[in-house]
Amino acid sequence: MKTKDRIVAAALQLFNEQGEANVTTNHIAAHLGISPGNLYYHFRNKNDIIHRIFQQYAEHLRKSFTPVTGPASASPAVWFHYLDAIFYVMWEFRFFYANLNDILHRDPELHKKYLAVQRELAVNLQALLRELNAQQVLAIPDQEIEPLTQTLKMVVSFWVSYQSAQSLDPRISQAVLYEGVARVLLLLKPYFHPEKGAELAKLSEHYQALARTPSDPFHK
Amino acid sequence: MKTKDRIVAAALQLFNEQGEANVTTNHIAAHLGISPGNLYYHFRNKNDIIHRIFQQYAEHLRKSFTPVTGPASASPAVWFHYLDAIFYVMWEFRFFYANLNDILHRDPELHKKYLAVQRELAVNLQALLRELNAQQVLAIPDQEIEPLTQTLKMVVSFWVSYQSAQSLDPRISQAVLYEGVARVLLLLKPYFHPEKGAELAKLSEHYQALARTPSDPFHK
Amino acid sequence: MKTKDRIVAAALQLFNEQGEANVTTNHIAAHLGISPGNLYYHFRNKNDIIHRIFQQYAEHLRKSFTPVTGPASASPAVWFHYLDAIFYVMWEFRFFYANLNDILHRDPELHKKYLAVQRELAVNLQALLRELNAQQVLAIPDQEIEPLTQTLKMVVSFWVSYQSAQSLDPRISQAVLYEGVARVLLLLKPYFHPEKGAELAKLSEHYQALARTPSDPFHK
Amino acid sequence: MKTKDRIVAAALQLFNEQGEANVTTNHIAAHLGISPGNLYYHFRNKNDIIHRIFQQYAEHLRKSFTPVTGPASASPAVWFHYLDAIFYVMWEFRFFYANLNDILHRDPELHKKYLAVQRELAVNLQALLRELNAQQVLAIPDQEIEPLTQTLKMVVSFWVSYQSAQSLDPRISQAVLYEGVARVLLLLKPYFHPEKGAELAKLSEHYQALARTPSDPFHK
DNA sequence: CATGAATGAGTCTTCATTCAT
DNA sequence: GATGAATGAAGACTCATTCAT
Repeated sequence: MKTKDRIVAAALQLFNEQGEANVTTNHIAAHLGISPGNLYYHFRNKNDIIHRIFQQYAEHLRKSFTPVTGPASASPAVWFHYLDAIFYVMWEFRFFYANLNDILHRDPELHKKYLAVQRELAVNLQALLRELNAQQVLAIPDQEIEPLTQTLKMVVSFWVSYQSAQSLDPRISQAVLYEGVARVLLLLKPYFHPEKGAELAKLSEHYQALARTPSDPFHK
Repeated sequence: MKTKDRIVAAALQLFNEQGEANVTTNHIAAHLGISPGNLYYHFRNKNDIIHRIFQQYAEHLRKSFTPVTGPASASPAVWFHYLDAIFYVMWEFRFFYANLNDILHRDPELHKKYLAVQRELAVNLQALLRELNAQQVLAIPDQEIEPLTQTLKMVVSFWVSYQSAQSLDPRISQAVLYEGVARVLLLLKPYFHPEKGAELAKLSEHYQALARTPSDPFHK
Repeated sequence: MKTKDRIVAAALQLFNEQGEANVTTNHIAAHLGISPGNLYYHFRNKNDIIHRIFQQYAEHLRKSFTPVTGPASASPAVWFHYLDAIFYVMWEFRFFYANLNDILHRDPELHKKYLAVQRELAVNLQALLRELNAQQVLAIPDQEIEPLTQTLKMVVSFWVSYQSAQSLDPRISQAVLYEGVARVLLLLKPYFHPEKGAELAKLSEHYQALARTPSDPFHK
Repeated sequence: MKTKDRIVAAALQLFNEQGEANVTTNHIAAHLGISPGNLYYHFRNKNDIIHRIFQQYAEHLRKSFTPVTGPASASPAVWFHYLDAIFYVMWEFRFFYANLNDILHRDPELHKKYLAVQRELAVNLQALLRELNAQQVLAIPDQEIEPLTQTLKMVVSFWVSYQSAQSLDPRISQAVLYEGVARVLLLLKPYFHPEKGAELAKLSEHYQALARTPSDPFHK
């Protein structure tokens, strides 16, 4: 792995573990055993590193949530697979949502990129819900689709942060991530077509089981 | 107002406006026209101020969400009045949720207090939902009550933060707060008893109207 | 002497001795035996110190060159006394002209103040020359007054810098300053009224004698 | 042009435009599209580059100011042509006089070269003035020749620097250079033989006209 | 109660220079 | 000749905190 990539990886790891504000460029360099000058050879400043991380975040997110249309979209399982992946992205970049406003309001350029990604996500998510409506999987009143997508996004975005605050140990387990998926299913549950109830129950049970499985805690 | 209280008030205001990390003890003192030494006469350190603010936060929250039982609880309007108040508390102490993990994991003592308050809140909120179930206002399956309270807490807690990130201007308007209340109502909507639908619709419309009302933006 | 003044004095001394670019805020603090933080308690930044020094420079200059009109102005000796003083100011603030452009173009606000002082000086100097013209001491053609003042200013301003470059030892002696005064007299010599020649010669000889007197070198 | 020469040319340009202290070796390399390592293949260090620039400066100066004796020296026009050229050299290497002391006192070897060039110049200039004295063009008292050459050198050397400081825009126009020549003529004017007055006036007018001609500003 | 000068470790960043390839 | 990654000492500046008065 090239030094530039190692810097990004180390920064991401340390940001997630200790919070972006508590990780200095010197920490990152020391963690990698390189000189601070070398870090600044590859990046103009700390913000530049965050931009690069955000780029990775956005790519991961797009990959995890490319709306699949057509026959495949018939199965809710497909969609929830995506949810699964998205939660993982949220976990991988949890430092970002832990200080969302600090990071964004300090850097308008990044903020614009963030808003663009959010808009794209919202559009895709709404399209997905409409598709599921059309396929008679869900039955969401039209005027509720938009607020519901917002709520879903909020729960997904802040789940890790919120759960991390719920115990003195900042580390959360993988089980907690699955619990987050189950929570999203629960939010959608009232909108499922009656005859799809069994299907949903199965999915839901799957995630609740995973949530009950003891697992090594991720480091915060 | 005593100096000690003025310090707390100024700190809260500045934390909310500029983020806790960006407000130094010297800023607070300068804002009040007092010396840094004086500030440290009243508080051992910055964290001590945050403790005091948290205490206020907890008190406000308790006042806003004392579970009312008995005849008054019949009317959902009463409860939603509380919701209204809670959102205002979230607004008043928005800096806290904007950096929840940083603030808590830096100070285990504060973290314990936070967890205690959260537990209390969760208990009260669940009691409230059960009461509304009993009064045939809501019909929430028993095993969904706990996850639903968590989701409600999340939406309430992070609403301000999340909305502030949705535009380049960190300030949000009062309308956005009302929108948050409407969002909570929407989360509960699927669980309302059919014959209470009209009542809910009225409440909901009330908040949506307020959310549509243009208003001066609060300064974030 | 207050710390704030000691900082200004130390900065001026070190700037003069080593060049402004080679003197860091840490050097200044260490030289005074104070912490860097203390220095920044008194001044927002290095430029702020330079501003304060410039203020002193401007005050010294005004004091040294208040145009005396009326009977006293009759004697050229009075005026050359001023020149004497001005050269001393140039010596006291020699770091400034040693890096004139760097310092000014880095700080437009300071540049404006500099230009204002320069204009004032030019006006006063021209008034002085006209007065001496009127008193039949000098006989400068009108259209040459302005360029002559400029040349005088240049010689006065850069004399120290130029002389410091003329030997490997950056320190210059007081004698060199007197030589500068003599040089200015020489510039004016062609414009003296014939019958004032003796007077001039006497003055000139005075300074040349001083210039010949061995003296401890100032530390550059 | 060889890389080595391109480095010198780029360094000179950037030094002049931005000041020697503000131009890093990396800037120079980047400006040329070469690697810093390559720059250090050709030059041991930054000072080495300055040495090479100084060498060019000295050559230009010698070329511009080779004292022409014999019949050609009869015409003052010839000499002022040289002055013209010298001012251009001062312009071409203006960064050097803008930080004269910093550059020289940091590098004794360079300083020695500088002093040698200066001595040579002084000798030549004095020879020139004596020649013009002999040809009855000028009539400078013997003991004033040496101080006058010094003053001339000062005005020539610092003219660009001084003028650049006289406005907020560091760039100066070609007109300002011609003004400098006119200023030198003015310094000599009192020493011109009466019957050469017309000749001088013509020359002087020539330069003043050029100085009045609007021209694109050079980039400082 | 209050002042305000002082501390010092720490932050981000720069840059001349080196060196393996 | 040339690359470009790497070094590390140094610079300007910050800030929670202390303490003599």
